[in-house]
Amino acid sequence: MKIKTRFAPSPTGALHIGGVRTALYAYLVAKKAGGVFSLRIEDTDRARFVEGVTEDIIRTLKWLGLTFDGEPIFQSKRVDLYKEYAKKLIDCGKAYEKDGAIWFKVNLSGKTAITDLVGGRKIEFENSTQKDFVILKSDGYPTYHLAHVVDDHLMETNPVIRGAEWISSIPKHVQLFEAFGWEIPPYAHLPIILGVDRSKLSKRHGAKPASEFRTDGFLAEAILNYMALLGWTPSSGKEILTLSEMVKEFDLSDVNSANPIFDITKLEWMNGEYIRKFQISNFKFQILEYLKELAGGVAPDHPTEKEVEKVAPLVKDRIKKLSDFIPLTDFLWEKPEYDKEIFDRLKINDLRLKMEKVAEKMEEMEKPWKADIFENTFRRLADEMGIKAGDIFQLIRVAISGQTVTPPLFESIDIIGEEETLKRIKAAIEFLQTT
RNA sequence: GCCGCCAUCGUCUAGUGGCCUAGGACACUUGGUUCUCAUCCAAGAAAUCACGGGUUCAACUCCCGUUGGCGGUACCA
Repeated sequence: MKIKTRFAPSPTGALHIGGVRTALYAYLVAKKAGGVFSLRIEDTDRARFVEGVTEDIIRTLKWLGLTFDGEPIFQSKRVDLYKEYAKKLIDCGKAYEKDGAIWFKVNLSGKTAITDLVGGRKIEFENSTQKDFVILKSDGYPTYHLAHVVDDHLMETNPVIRGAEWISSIPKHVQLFEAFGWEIPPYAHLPIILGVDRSKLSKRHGAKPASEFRTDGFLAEAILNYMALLGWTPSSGKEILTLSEMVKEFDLSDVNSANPIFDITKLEWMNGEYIRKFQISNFKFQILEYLKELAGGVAPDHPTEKEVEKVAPLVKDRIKKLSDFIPLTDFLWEKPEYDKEIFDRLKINDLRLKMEKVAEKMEEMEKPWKADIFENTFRRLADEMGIKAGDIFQLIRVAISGQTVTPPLFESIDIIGEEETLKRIKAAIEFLQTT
């Protein structure tokens, strides 16, 4: 039987990270088998419907590279269909109308069981624990239960991949399939991703919309890779995998059945891995795209493409997220603001005096400053002043950037330029005089 | 409460009866490299395999129970 999966979010809130994993696994299962992966929007709850969310979901899926086949299916456009099927159940005595809604008549004898594709575990319920439930609401819209059964049957979904919060509804779904005389699809219930407080990851616990991870500077590849590994280990044991490698290796039976905790620290590490692996030209491109995205689609005045190109090799190994680029480099094109506390942290005596000597030395130096000559000159000066070479470089660093951490000093100075560097040293001296 | 799912280092996990005095990754600690920070390299600490019973020559691995966590218990999905 052909493999057809679908991602079926309901547009009641932006796509979050748990949804990303569900979509990813469904995508992997379909692509591995050369099957179909589609998107179905479960917009049957008019009260909770949020405008614009469908667009966010589609846009985010696209950014992640989880492309779905065909056009999205909207359940709200299929209400007549669900109504028709609900009526059929009434006609054969398996449902009834009450208070304007249509209820399914549950069979209370025997057991309902399925074998879940995740962990190959058997999930079993005593039918006596069930009770009649609504399949068509009084507003004419179907409940999830009816819509799921009708749609996944008509779409020939195989297997059904969804979150474990649906496990308790299995008896409802199985009985519905049986009532229609339809084949019960294979099910894969994915463990629920937990927040650090161990409760279901939701908006409350930093389960930020997936799109927000983008503005936070995460790469689509890293998010996909990390989410894939949250509950799954490829048999190869590889940790860094491309989407197509995941497609090759993925298997639902290798998915862990315990609920994993979302750990952003590891995501950050993985993001850094991806950034470090970039070719410089691609890294430059990613930074540029990111800055543009942040500015709402237009490239900012600074840094320019040329400027990014210059610093790219200096920062590539120093950042974990694309957003880290900004605080690490903005001093290069913006005058620093000084903070007394940062100068104090240097623990150098007669700071202003030493700074003045540095300025003098810089004025004497032949331009353009060459990195090796620059270094030797100041190492000697440090000797003369009786301080460590590291201290003098740190002193210059703070003076030109206002920060204790920057990309390599000589290269940074090269970007800033001799004239501007000297101006900043003087500005720092002035600052030290007035405080 | 009831129903269901789950249970290996702080976290993600490997492990499908003997190879486990439990392996890897992140995080953490220490050392090396270094103009800061990273990177990189090396080393280390970290899990009585939730607990208690079985089954077996042998259990982290199988069975039962307990505890704990999570989910469900809506005319929400």
